[in-house]
Amino acid sequence: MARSPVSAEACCPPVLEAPLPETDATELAHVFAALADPVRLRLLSLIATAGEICACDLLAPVGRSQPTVSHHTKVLADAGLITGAKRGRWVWWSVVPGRVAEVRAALDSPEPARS
Amino acid sequence: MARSPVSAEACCPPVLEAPLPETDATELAHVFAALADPVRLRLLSLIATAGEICACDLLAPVGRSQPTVSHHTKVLADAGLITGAKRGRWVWWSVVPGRVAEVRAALDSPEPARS
DNA sequence: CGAATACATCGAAGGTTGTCAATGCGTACG
DNA sequence: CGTACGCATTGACAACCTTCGATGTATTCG
Repeated sequence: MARSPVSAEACCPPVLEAPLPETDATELAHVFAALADPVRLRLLSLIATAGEICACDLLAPVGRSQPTVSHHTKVLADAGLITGAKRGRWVWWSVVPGRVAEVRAALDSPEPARS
Repeated sequence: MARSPVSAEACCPPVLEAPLPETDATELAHVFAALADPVRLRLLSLIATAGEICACDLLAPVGRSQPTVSHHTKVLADAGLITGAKRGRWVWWSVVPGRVAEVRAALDSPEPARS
């Protein structure tokens, strides 16, 4: 599942603190792009809520075909946001909390955001 | 600047806490889509770092044409991430810290993310 | 071994996005 | 008042993305 290490590296210097180098911007943009689709956001939400969930249980909730769901899980996995474990003939997906934290940290404010 | 209130509303129930309704997912996806471009991330970074910055000072750092930069600032503004003030014949852009905080909050973890 | 199941990959169609040149619009300076 | 300037808008094109049906691959069950 999700072999290509497209952008699952360290990525996330705080955007609001200093001008982003082009390389970091491209990296971060990939991660945000993974989050920029309603179906993927709902998949991530389902996986996070379940803790761990079989791919077969993702089709119905989002109302998309099996290839489409497979494509979206791959995008999320390539971004490092989820990881899949193949057990038997099922794949069990779970979120990578550290990765989500990295993305969240990229949006940290240098100031306490008061006024 | 940025007239269309496409998705600058309340948007951001925590993704990882409960299954996202389709409507919220679409809203949130729009905001993440605004962040899913390297040029826009660098613009946001420049604006945040400067506090307030003239649009004319954004062209050179990102190396894009004036219409392209104008397009990107509009996307960021429509997402509610930046706001523009026209003074004289210049437009001064600044970030909307509360909005960035909202997006960050959407990625909050219900658990302290300790493995 | 053979059939069935779960998931991935491929190929194609339709829509969306990033980019720039050309143009429009409002403001300021002489 | 006319000209120059800053920014927005339009139109066009190439690249990319989402989606599905069809097919491939690996695993399990009988």
